[in-house]
Amino acid sequence: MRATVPITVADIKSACSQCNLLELCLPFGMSETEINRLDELVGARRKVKRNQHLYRSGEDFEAIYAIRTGSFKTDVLLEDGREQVTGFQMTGEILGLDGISTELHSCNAVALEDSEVCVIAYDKLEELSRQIEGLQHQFHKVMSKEIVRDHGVMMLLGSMRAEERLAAFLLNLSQRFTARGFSPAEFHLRMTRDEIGSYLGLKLETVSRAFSKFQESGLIAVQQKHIRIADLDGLRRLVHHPVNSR
Amino acid sequence: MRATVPITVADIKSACSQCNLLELCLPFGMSETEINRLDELVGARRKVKRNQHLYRSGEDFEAIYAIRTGSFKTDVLLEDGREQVTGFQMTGEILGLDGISTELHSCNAVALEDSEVCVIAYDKLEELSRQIEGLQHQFHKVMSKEIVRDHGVMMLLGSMRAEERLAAFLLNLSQRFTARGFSPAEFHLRMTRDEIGSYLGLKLETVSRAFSKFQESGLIAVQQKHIRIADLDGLRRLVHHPVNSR
DNA sequence: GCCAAGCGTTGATCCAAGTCAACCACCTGG
DNA sequence: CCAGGTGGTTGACTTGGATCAACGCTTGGC
Repeated sequence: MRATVPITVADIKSACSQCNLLELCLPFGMSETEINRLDELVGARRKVKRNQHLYRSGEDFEAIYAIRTGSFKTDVLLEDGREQVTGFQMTGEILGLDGISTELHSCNAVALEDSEVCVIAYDKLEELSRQIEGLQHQFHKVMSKEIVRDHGVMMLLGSMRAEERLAAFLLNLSQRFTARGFSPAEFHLRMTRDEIGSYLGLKLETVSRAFSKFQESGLIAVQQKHIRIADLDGLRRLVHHPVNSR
Repeated sequence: MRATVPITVADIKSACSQCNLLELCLPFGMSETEINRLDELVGARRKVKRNQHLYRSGEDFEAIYAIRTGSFKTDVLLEDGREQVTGFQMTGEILGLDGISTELHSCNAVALEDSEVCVIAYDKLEELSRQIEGLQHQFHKVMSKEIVRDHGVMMLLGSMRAEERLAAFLLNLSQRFTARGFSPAEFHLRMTRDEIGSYLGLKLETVSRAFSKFQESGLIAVQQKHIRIADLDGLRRLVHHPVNSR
C-alpha cells in the first residue's frame, strides 16, 4: 500500500512561530514560549500535487499533517467502488487523526490542488504534549472539533433535504474562507460536483440542479467553480427554516 | 440549561483496577501499575434513569463519562425540532468527547435504560495523562476511534440504501455485544424504531419494513425489540455486495 | 389487574432525488 | 490553435423511501 507516485519530501525546516496560519492551526491558544518549542516538532514539509494521495487507507500511521497551502479531500471506499467523501480540508486544518486508533490510516487523503503540508511525527507529538500543557490541550480540542464537525455532517446527511445540505455546505465554506481572510461571499470551489455530491450524499446532477435553482432565486451566482453568494441570510434561512422540512 | 430532573451522585469510589470492563474502556492497554494510578482519576459514579439526560447540548463541559452499566444515545437537535441521533453507546464506551472543543457540550446524551457512569473530571484527565504515557495514548485512541466510527456512519448515510444501512447496524451491534461477552446472534434492542431510523437517516416505517423483509428472507427473527440473527453471513453479503447498489 | 399511551406493523399513495441520456463548455496538452 | 476529454447542465422518466392512515400489541403506571 504505497503511493504509486514519488513524493517530494522537502528538507526545509518549518517554523510554527513564523507561520501566518498560527491562529487556525495546532498552535492556537499557546503562549509564545510554548510555540517556540513547537518548532522542534514539525520535521519537514511535504509537497503533494493535485490528485496525489497524501496517505491511503491501510498505510502505516506515523504522522499527522497540518495543511500549509492548498486543500484536500478525505474519503472512504467500499469494496464495490462506492466512494464517500468524509471531508474537505483547507489551510491550517489537521489531517490524519483517523490513523491514531489502529496505527493504520482508515481513509484516503487526496490533494484537490498542488498543496504543501507540515509533517508532524506522531510519537514526537505525544512526547511534547506531555511536556507542554497548551499543546496537549489544543491537540485535544482539534480532535474534539473533528468529532463535533462529524456530528454536523451526520445531521446533514440524516435529516436534511438536498437544498438544505447544499446551503449548509456553502455557508460552511464561506465561514472558513472568512476565517482565512478571504471574502465570505466570493470563492472558488476546489472540488467537482461529483465530490460535493459524495460529501452531501447526493448525485452530481442533484448538486448541479440545486446550484441552478439557487441562482434562479437570486441566492448565489455560479459560474462553474466560481461562487458568489448574493444573499447570505437567504441561504441561512434555507438551512434553519426550510420551506418544507422532512 | 440544567437537567430538569434531580440526579443522584453516588459517593462510591469506583476502582478501574477492580472493573471488569477494563479491556473495553479507557484503561485498555495500560500496565497494572498505570491502572492503579487511574483510580485517583475516577471521582464518583452517577446513576441516570431511563430517558434522563446525562448532559445536554449547551451545558458546561467538565467531565467525560465511562458507561459502567446500561446504554445511551447521543443526539443533535435542529431549531425546528428535527433530531439526529449521532450514536448509541454501551458499557465501557466513553461519552462527552464533543465537549472538549468549545468547553460546552454540543449534543445531548440520554439513557436508554437505567444506567450508571463513571465521572472522569476532564482537567484531572489531562493532568494525569501528562504523567502516564499509557493513559495519554489510550485516550487519543479513544478519540480517534470515535472519528473513524463517525466516518463509517457518513458512509452509511451518504452511500448506502435502507436495507444495507440496517444490516450494517445489526452487524455492528452484534460485534459490540460479542466483545462484551454476549451472544453475537441474539440480543435486545434498547432503542425504538424511531431512534434507529434517526440514526440511519430513515423513517421508522422504513426501519420496520426492513426488519420484516429480513425476517421473511430468513436472515433474522424479530419480535419487537428482541433480535435473533439467523444468517450472519447473509447480512454481511447485504452490506458488502448489495443486490443493487447506488 | 386494567387501561391508556406509546410503540410497532402494514397498506396505499406520493414525491424528492436518482437514473439515463443528450449536449455543452471549458481547459489541457500536443 | 485545435481536438479530445473531463466536468457541468438540463430534460424525461423512474423509483426508493417518505407520507398518511388505520390498526394491533405491549407495557408500565395507577
